Amino acid sequence: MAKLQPVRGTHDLLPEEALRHRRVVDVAREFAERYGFAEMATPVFEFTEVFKRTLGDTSDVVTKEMYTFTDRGGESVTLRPEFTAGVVRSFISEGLSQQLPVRFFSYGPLFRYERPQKGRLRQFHQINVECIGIAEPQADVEVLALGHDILSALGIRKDTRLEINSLGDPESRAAYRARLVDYFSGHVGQLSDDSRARLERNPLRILDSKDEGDRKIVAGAPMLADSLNSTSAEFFAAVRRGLDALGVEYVVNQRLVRGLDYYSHTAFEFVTSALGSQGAVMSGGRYDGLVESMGGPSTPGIGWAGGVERLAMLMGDLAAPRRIVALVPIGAAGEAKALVLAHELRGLGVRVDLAASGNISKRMKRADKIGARAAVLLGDDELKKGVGVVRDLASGAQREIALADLARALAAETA
RNA sequence: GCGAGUGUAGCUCAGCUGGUCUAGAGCACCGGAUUGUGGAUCCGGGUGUCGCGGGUUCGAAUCCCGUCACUCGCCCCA
Repeated sequence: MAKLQPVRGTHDLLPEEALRHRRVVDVAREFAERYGFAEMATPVFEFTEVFKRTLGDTSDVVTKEMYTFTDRGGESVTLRPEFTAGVVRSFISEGLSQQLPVRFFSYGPLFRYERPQKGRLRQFHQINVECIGIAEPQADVEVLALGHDILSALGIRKDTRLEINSLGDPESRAAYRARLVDYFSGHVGQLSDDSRARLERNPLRILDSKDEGDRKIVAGAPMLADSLNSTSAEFFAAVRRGLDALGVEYVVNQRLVRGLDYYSHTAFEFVTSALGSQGAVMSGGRYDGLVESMGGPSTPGIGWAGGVERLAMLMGDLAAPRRIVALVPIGAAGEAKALVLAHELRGLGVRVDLAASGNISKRMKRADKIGARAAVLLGDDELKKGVGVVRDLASGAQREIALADLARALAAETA
């Protein structure tokens, strides 16, 4: 710590950015509630096992990106790198399988030891929804529609594209995986080093490799759609019909796969080209085998997570609300009156700015700078007449209002 | 984890073939013109360990090495 600086990959959220950040979360929470998703929160850290078991040993998230440490009691704990594992753990430990289905909304910080880039931080935030207990494609459609509505309400749906794919049920996925390994094994010599490693660990990932050589080979690879059994194919078709019926636009991307092992059937991403290589702003999928693999009763689930920082970056500047009232006292009597009036106004819900010092000119300047809507001058003249001079800072118009009515009048005007 | 670029004032940047650089500009900021009135104008003010450490040199913001941070690509993903 040579200089006083934030830890690599972490950021201070100063007011302007915090406002954008909060807007994303508020809108998401509001729409989640409309869809029946109740807000809940799980701890920021869990036993390391929770993430190890669920994310799969092959994912980078588990193998090299977790903040894991031993606490003073000798337990290995990990700062959560994603939401689903914790929510499902909670679902099991709290015995929630008695009240299916459950729909949860969550928001909070996540931690991943990655190389920082724009839109990729070591501490970042996500909004997250999980729908547990519905095996029908209707859940997929609703979860996707919710994401779509949130992006629309934030005014950024037009900057994104929804890509969907189906990984099929476990049987289809296993069959496809076998065909894929078979195919790529015949071209090992032409694959990039990265993809050769993926062939062992996660062959599906070769499909979205950006290496040019890989892409040529991938072009001839068997298609996932051709490996779907009839159940899986019909499931995917039902999801698409549902999206069509709601007017949610999407494109099917057969190369779309997910990094985490627990996904099946529907996989999707809302992507943007506005953020460089960090294109995914919201993504998720169905995880029908997860709850059981964590030791709970066999229960289907689907959900998504959205990157708050990435979503916030897509939004333009937010107009600051001009609802503040600045009190401008002149002289000792005015100061005393202003303090009381400020308290009264705040009690009525009005945002009040009361500068600690400065002459009238300075205080007016400050009122203007913070975007106050009105300034109230309180000097000896006013107090003698029992009024306050209210100046509308946008128009410059001034009028006198009796002190007794001041609080109520300002409260009404700035509501 | 790999490859590359950048790092000078609060912000955006100029300076970088080493020597008027005791380091500049615009914006922002502070004070004043204006001790009862903000936005405009004018006057004045530089607010800086030139990311940090070391090296080369008579002399380094400028060249070299290391390091830290950010950015871009890969990887990964939100």
